[in-house]
Amino acid sequence: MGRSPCCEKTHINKGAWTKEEDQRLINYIRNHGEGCWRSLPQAAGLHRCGKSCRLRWINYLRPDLKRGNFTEEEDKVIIKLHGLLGNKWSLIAGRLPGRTDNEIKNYWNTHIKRKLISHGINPQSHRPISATSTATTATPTTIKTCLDFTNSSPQPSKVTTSLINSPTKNIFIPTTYNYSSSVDDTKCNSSTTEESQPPPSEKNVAPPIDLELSIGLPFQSKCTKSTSFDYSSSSKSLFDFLRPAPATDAAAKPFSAAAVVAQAMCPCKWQLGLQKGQLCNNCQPFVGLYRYIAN
DNA sequence: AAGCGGCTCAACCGCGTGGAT
DNA sequence: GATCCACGCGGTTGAGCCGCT
Repeated sequence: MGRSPCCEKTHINKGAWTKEEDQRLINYIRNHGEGCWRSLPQAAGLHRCGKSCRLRWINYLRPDLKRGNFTEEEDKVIIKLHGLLGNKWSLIAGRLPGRTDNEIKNYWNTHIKRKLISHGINPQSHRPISATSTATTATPTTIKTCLDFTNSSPQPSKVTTSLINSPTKNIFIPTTYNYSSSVDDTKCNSSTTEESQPPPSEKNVAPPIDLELSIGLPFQSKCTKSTSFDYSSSSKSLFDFLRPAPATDAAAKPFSAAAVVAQAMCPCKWQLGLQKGQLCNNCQPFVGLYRYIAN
C-alpha cells in the first residue's frame, strides 16, 4: 500500500503565495498558534497544503525572522557547524536565531560552498580538495588538521588531515581550520600528508578568515593523543559557540555546549538506528557525563 | 532593446521519524 | 509488533531578477 498523500491534491493552490493568503495564515496563527498543520488550511480558509502553510510560516512569515544579509560571524558559525554536523540544516539553524534551515541551506549552496571551493576546501568533507580522494579510505588515527591559506595558491600550502577515533565507525570529523593570515607552524606537528611549502606571498593573500574549528568530545581524549580540548580556554572554542544563549545557569556551565550536542544526538543512534533514549555500548559509559553536563 | 546565462531563494517533493492506536 | 498519521527535514526545482553582450 502506497503512502497516502499529505493532503488532497485537488483544489490546492501551488506556487507563490499572495498577500491575502499570507494575511490569512498570519491571522490564523496569531489566534490559534502553530501546529495541526494538516487541518490548518481548511480552518484558515486557505486552499493550500498543510505542509505548504507550515513552510510559508516557518521560512517567511514568522515574526522573529531576521532579514538581510548574513554577517561574517554567521558565516563562520555556519561553516563551523557544517563541519561538525554536515547537512543538518535544522540543527545549524537552531544555533542562528532568526535564520531558517531553508535560508541557511540556500546560503550555503550559493555562497559558502563557492567560498570554500575557492579556498581549495571540499565543502562537503571540509578537507582540502587534493586530499579528498583519500579521505574515505583512511583509517581512524589521531586528530589534527592545520590549513595555511596564506600563500597565493588556491590550495592550502600545508595540509595535515586526520580522522578521529569516534565511537561510531570511521566518521571523519574535520578538525582545525585556520584561515588566518598568520599560522603558527608549531601547531601543525602531527601531519599525515605534507607538501612543500612555498614562501608566503604578500600579494594575493586570501582574505583573513578565522575559521578555527576544534573538536574534542569529552570521551575522545582517552583514545586519541592530540584530541585534548581545553574547555576552560578561549571563548572561541567550538563548544562555546555551540552554547545556547545563556538564559539559564546550566547554559553557563563549562560543558553545557557538549550537552547540547549530547542531547541533540547520539551519533551511534544515527549509525545504528537506535531509538530515542537508547545509547549504544560505546556511549553508555558516558551517560553519566552527559547527565552531569545537562545539569 | 533583446537575448542569454548565471544567480537567488521561495516553494515543492519524497522520505524518515516518532507518537498514537 | 504492525499500522497509520502528522510532522519535520534535506534535496531539488523553477520563476524571477540581474548583469553582460
